[in-house]
Amino acid sequence: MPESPSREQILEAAQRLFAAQGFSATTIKQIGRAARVNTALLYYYFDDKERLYRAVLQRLMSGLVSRTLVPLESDAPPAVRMRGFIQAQVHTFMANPELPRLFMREMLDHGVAHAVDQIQHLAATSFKGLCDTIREGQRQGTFRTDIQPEFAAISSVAQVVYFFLARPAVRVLLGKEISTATVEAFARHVADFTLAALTSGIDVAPKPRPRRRS
Amino acid sequence: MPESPSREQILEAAQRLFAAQGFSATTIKQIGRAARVNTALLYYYFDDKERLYRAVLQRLMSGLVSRTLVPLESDAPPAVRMRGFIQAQVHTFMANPELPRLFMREMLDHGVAHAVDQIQHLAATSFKGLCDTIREGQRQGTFRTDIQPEFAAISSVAQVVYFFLARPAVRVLLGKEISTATVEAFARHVADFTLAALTSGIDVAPKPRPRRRS
DNA sequence: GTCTATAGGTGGATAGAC
DNA sequence: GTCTATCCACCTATAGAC
Repeated sequence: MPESPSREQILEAAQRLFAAQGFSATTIKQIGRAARVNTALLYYYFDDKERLYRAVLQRLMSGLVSRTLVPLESDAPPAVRMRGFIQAQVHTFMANPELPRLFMREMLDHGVAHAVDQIQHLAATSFKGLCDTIREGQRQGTFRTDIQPEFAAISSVAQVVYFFLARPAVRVLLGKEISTATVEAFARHVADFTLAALTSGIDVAPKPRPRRRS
Repeated sequence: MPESPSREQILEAAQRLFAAQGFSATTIKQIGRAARVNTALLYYYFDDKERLYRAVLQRLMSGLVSRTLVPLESDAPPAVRMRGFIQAQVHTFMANPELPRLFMREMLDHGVAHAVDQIQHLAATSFKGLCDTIREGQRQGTFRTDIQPEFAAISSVAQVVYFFLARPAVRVLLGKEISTATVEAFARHVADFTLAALTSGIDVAPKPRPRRRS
C-alpha cells in the first residue's frame, strides 16, 4: 500500500466532491483542481473515474464498520449497549459528514453495487451485533419479544442516518438552523425513543403485550 | 395549464429517469427517447434541463402533501391517527417509488433548494398535523410527555423513508429479497414501534417516567 | 407542435516529454 | 511521479424547415 501524498490528496478531494455533488456531477478536472494536482495524475494512480470512486467508497466504509462495532462488543446490559451504538453512530457521522451522504448516493445511484462486500461485512459484524444485542434483551425479559430484532435494528439506524441526510429539509421543518446542540439533542432523543419502544410495557408490569385497538 | 400529451410524456419519463439516475447522469436524449419524443421538443415545453427538473419535482411533491394530510385530519384518537399517517405514507411510497428517491436526491444535490416552497407547505400541513397529533396525545395522557413532538415526528417519518431508500442495503442486511409482504410487515412494525415508544410506561401505570440507568 | 441538423462546449482519457 | 497537449465522444441548446 503506497502512501503517496498526492494519492492521498486525490482521495480526499474526491471524497469531498463525490459526497457533495455525486458521481456524475463531479468531474475529473474538479477533483484535480481541489487536490492541487494535475488531472493526468489521477490516471497514474487510478485506472479511471469509477475505480477512483470505488476506492473512496471502500476506504470510507471500512472505517465505519470498525468504529460502530466497539460499543456492541462490551459486556454491559443490552440497553446500555444500544445507547452506546447509537452514540457511536452519531459521533462517527458528526466527525465524518461525508459518510452517510456518500453511502446514500451509492444506494440511489448504483443500488450499493460498488460496496456489496462492505455491506456484507457490516451485516456480519455491526448489524449482527445490534440484532444480537436486541435478542439478548428479549431473552433477559428487558425488551419486549413481539418486535423483530432486524426491524428494530433498522428503525434505530434509520432515525440517525435520515436526520443527517435530511438536514436541509429538517431545517425548514423545524424553522431554525440545526446547531451541534440540536444534533446532540436528537441523538439523545433517538436513544430514548428506541429504548422506550423496546421496553414498552415491560419494566413496569410483566404483561408483555398491552391491549391494542378494538 | 395546457395538458399536451407530449408534455405529460416528457414529465413522466423525466420523473422516472431523474429518480433512477439523478439529475446530471440523466441526459436530455435519454428523456426524449423514453418519452418517444424528439429531443428538441423538450425545449419547446421547458426552458432548459433544470426547469424540467423543477417541474418534475414540484408536481411530485404537491401530490405527497395532499395524500398524507387526510388521516391526520380525522377525529380519531391520536394513536389511531398516527397509525393512519404511517400507513398513508407507506402506501404513497409503494404506489410511487420515485417520490422518496427524488426527494432524497434533491436534498443531497441541492439542499432542497428547488423545493423550499413545497417543504414549507409540508411543514405547515402534514408535519404540523403530525406534531399536533402527538401533542394532543400528550395532553390526553396517552403519550409520554418527555418526548419532543417534532423529534418524534421525524423519527416516525425517518423509519419509513429510510426503509424505502435503503432497500438495496436492507436486502443484503436481511439476506433476502424484499417482497411486498416484507414491506407491509415493516410498515406494521414502524407503527407498533413508534406507538410503543410514545406510550411506553403510560398505559400500564400512571408513572410517567420509568427509572433509567443508575 | 414536431422534426433535422448542427453549433459550441465540456468531459473522460491518453501519448509522450521531462 | 508529474506535467503539457490533445483527441474524441457526447451533451446541452438553438436555428430553422415543415
